[in-house]
Amino acid sequence: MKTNPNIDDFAACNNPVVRKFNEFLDARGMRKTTERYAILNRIMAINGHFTIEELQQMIEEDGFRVSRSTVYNTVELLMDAKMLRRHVFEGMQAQYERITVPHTHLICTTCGKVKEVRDTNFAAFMNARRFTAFNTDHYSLYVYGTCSTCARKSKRTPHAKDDAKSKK
Amino acid sequence: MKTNPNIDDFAACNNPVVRKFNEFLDARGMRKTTERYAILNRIMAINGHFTIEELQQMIEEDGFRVSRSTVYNTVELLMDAKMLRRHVFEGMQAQYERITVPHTHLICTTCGKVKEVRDTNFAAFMNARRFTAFNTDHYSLYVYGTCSTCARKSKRTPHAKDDAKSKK
DNA sequence: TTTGATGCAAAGTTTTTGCATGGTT
DNA sequence: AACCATGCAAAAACTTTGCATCAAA
Repeated sequence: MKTNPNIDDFAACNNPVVRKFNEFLDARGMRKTTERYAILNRIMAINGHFTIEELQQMIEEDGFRVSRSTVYNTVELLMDAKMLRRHVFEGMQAQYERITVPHTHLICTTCGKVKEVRDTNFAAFMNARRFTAFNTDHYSLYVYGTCSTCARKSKRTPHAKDDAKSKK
Repeated sequence: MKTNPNIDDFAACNNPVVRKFNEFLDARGMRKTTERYAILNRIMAINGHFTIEELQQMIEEDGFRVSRSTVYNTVELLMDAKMLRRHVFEGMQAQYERITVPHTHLICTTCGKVKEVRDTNFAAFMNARRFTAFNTDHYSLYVYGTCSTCARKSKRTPHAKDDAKSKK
């Protein structure tokens, strides 16, 4: 699918994610624009994490053009709507992901890949956990280490380094 | 104390933190400079988190002058030495803290204050936790919410906002 | 028609880099 | 004396902003 989003289609859309965004826009009296739907549409198709750069590229690959500022703008909006979260992992540039069920992030410090794992034990632990003089809204657990692919590689070539640091 | 660090004093210093840094520098064949000690010295006196800006300011308040690039340079060095960690909490600029015992970070999304709490249950949980196809090196748990001070304030003046976002 | 959103370019932040100078070894 | 680190300024990377134009309501 590479057709540009049609506003009326989206406005009437039954997809819960689109609906949530529509309600958010309505509540704020904000406009429903093709750009916003194009961006939301692309984000919904992504599993896992992406950078602003990558997102814009994907949107343009879909045959739709949006300016960088509009991408930032909309991403900010989606964060306000609590539909998107921004993560900055050690030494990397900001990445975004849709807010779904809580999960742990495994970040490979060698190749930079990020994997999400659900951990019901941990979720249960956090649900029960109360901090004194602090009211929890949400949390993020980042686990840094080496993924099996990189571990295997380094066994063969001990000095192989893909470099996780995308910034630079 | 506001005397400029003396290199020989530091080189012979018995403080385990200084010793670790010395060993790191030796191992890399790097020089022991007054700037590096001035920075390390200031960092050791800090409890909790600080930004590059704040660190440089504190050092200058100590009566010592270092350029921003040297601060970045040394901070990078301390991270390589696994003595310092960089955190980027949601919507805030990078903050650093000495690596000590693992702890949870409570971040107030209203005022931006960061509090560390030790949580032996969580530590035990993480020590036992193994992830498939992933070798853990270290982890960070960020908990976002509202501190009691801000909760109290907002009860009085529901729209009070200090703004956690230090990046303008 | 009204008013808010877009896109561009320009400015702002934070961080990194290149090179001459200076200090540690 | 050799050579690595510093400091400066300039560049780079990322993000925000101002304003004219465009489009949703």
